[in-house]
Amino acid sequence: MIEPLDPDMFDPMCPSSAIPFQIGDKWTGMIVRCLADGPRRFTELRVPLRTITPKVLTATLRAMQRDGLVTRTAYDENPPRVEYELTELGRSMLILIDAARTWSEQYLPAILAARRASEELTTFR
Amino acid sequence: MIEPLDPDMFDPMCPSSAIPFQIGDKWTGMIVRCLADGPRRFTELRVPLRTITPKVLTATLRAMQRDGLVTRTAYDENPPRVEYELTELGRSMLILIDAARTWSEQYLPAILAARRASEELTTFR
DNA sequence: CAGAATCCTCCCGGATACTG
DNA sequence: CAGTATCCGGGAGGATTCTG
Repeated sequence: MIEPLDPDMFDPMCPSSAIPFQIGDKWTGMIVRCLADGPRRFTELRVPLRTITPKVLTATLRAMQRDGLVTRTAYDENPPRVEYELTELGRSMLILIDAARTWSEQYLPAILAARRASEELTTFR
Repeated sequence: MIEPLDPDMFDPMCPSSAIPFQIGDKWTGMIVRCLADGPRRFTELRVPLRTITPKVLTATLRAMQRDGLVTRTAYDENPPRVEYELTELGRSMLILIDAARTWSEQYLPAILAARRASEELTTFR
């Protein structure tokens, strides 16, 4: 039994516009990370992604499925249960994402500082 | 004297929608790579970026400057000369970009294959 | 629970033309 | 050469509502 996803999973990086890189579109990278520990259900994914709408989550998952990053398994139960799981290809992105996270942890403060500094230049003038 | 930029620098990755990750916005990653070997001029950057318009190139460079990724040096000459150069912070992104390129070289074929495969499913039905 | 359907908005990025 | 100044369209993504 894997642990439930932390609702605040993406809070630390939440000034997301401050981060100079993304994996794929807006959500793909975060979804890959959510699936790192094992398969997850649709609603389960919505928790840490917080502001994502079902429409966009569906669309993103479909695209990832199309590209061979995740598999979709629907169990014939009631209420319905659907699980998404990383493929090998999807798992291979994890190292990339980790590299990005490490970089971000290291350098994000510098970026924010540079941004604040250039902001002050335009403010006092 | 550093070598001129190859106009076809980004041709191999040109089905860009097929690539599941980006660095920052559409152009930032490519610009960082263009500056890897040393400072470049505005017009010089336009060569490998090909379809970028001056407005967008300016906007992207300004944003990168604001975030401390590049420096802008204007020489008081006629005709004017301006050079863009990576900061240390900007250079630190190179390893990340290289990791992304390596990943892409390795797995892009698999993604395209998966995409083609799922396309055939919807076509013949 | 896991979506589908519909409508809508914002804004990124392009096209074009002009200039110190 | 290195940009500005306008204008503009498309498409990603959000809000809302409904359903097997």
